[in-house]
Amino acid sequence: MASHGVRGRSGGRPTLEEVAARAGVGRGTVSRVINGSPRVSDATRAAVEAAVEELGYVPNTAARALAANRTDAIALVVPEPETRFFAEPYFSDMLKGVGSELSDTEMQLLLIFAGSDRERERLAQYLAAHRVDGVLLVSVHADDPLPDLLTQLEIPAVISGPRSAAEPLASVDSDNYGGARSAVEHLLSRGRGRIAHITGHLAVYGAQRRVDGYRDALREAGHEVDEGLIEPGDFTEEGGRRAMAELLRRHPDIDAVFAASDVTAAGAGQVLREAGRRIPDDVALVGYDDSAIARHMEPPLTSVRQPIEEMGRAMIDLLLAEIADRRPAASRGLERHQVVLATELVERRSS
Amino acid sequence: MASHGVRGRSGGRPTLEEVAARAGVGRGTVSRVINGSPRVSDATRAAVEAAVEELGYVPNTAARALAANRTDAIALVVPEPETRFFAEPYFSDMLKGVGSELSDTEMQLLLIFAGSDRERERLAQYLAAHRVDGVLLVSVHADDPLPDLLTQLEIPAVISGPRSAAEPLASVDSDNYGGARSAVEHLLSRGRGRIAHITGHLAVYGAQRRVDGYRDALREAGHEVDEGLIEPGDFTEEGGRRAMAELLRRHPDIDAVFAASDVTAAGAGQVLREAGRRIPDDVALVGYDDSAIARHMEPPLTSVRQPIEEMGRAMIDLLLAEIADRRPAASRGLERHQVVLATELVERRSS
DNA sequence: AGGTAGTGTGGGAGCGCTCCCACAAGTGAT
DNA sequence: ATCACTTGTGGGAGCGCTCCCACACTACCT
Repeated sequence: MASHGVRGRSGGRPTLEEVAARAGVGRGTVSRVINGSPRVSDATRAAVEAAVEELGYVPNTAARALAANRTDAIALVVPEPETRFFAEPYFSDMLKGVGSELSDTEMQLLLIFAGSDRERERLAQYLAAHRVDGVLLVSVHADDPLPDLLTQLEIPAVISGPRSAAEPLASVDSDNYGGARSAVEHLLSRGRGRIAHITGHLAVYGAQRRVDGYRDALREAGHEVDEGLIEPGDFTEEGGRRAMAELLRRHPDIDAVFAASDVTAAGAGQVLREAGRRIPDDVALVGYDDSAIARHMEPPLTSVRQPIEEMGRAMIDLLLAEIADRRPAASRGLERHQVVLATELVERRSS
Repeated sequence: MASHGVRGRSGGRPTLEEVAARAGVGRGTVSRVINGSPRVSDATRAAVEAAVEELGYVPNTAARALAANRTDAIALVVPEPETRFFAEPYFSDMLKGVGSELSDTEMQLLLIFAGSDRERERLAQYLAAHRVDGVLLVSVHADDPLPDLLTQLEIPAVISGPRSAAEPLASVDSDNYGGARSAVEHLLSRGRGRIAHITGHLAVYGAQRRVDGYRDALREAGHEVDEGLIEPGDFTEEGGRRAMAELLRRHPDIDAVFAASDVTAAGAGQVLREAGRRIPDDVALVGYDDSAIARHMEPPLTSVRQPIEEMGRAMIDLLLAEIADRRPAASRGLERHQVVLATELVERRSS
């Protein structure tokens, strides 16, 4: 750890000015060195770097932010009431990706909860005051006004899970469509013919895409799609129970269930067991997310894994690029700012 | 959301100066109102507040930080390689508590990962530069130099899970001792006599306390403590498997296992099943944490629940108090800065 | 020789606040 | 009426940076 970290307790941290004095140069020159400007001679640069090292100089972020009108901070906005999202590995894995990608930069990560109305009001103020250089949005509902606010304020933002096919914001997503297809194709290959689908909350675009994938996989295998086999859920365990009960009532002959999340699958599994159906003998079960629950269910649950950590990394990459683009009034290159990452089916004993 | 949030796009956000002009007062007066100083007449205060409202004024944090030499930010330091900690609900629940308690204040929450050496070096610089007003430390190992660094830099800090009984830092913890006792007493009351304990990582003080609770519960019930029934684990699933296998080899007659974490219990459960032992008929199983896994295991796992969200809240309370204490060179009241919260045994079918 | 670029450098101005000193006005004791 | 406080207020100084203009110096053309 920094051996010079505690030096200079007598009178606070060293300033740019002191570094300049020590190196025998002007304030501007030190600033240039610190910020990596090329217009500094090698000799001068070396002298300044030596002085920085000797004094253990660390720039004062507040001063920099004030003078340069940027914050070097990005916010991760968490719509907290979504406890589902929050408690699942989803969140921590994404955080891991975000953190690892961020550790190469000087950016700091702010965690902002936008659950209650009061918190949202505060967030709006926050953003209006331009207290962050960029925003990471996760798990946003289709009708959330937040993304539009960001666009309006011209704050760079990246959203995980686009709200629609026409998402105007930069976005990172996993291949929900392909993931669902792989799940259904897997069940078909196991000889299942009556495959039901318990959907996620359909206000979430990804949930819709999973339904699309389910339908297309069946169709392309030459099956007719029975819309009655598609039962709406909401990603929760309780939703899974409810949907499963309904499916069993209407279609006692189903031999497989593809659920839009692992907890939903867990809820469905309970109902199946209570109805005397064995998994996978009578009914095969496939979930989505490959969470810890999937590994610990009995039998362990086949599930679609999303590369969440990678998604976190991709979000940061996109966001940093947007921020950099905007810095010197760059050519607002409206390139493809949509990243979609592949999923992977993890086969376990439930199917 | 703030209707005035977007106003004044012509020329950036309003400043203190502009508010002052609008309210017909001086800069100092506005500052006083903003910061809630009592030395302002009611009439003036009202006028200023009106001006603030009309202009949609939001203070510039950077300027404030620079002038007042504080940051209004606290850091939550996450020792990231501890994936266990990170992925468990522990983390997100704590975050929830932290967030909810913080939403009443102007403080912002920084998430800092201190996994790799490079990240730790950066963190040290961060702290040395006093870029946060306080630090929340979670899941710190006994030999981590971080807490001492914080003490040395005189940065207010609160640690969750004290490193020892003599933890110098303010700390919040759940009652590991009592939690373990309640688990063992529960097993005893169910008529179990050969109760094994798979410990957590013993470098963690809380894991030691759980062992203490295990021992005392047995003793006070009149049982002799067989040290051979205590098998070291490390909170992981793999550790649980290893420990359980070892226990079965040495003591085939055990009829109950208390594991120091739910995932450890899950690992132990697998080994028990493979060995042909039925849960709970042959061997009762109790875990710790009451995580999602506990609910979804088959059979569902009896587990000790910690009030994690509350712990997060308590940490913030302590930290804010420490920061406030330090602000006007207050009387460094070395009161009891140790909070211990009660646990609760959640009974399920595994015992 | 004089011009015209380029390079590197110093330092003034200013970012938006807080802190604090100065001072006006009011209040009550002498 | 005088003095001593108290209360409320205005505004200068300064926090530590970045930005940018000015200037010295060099190099290469006419």
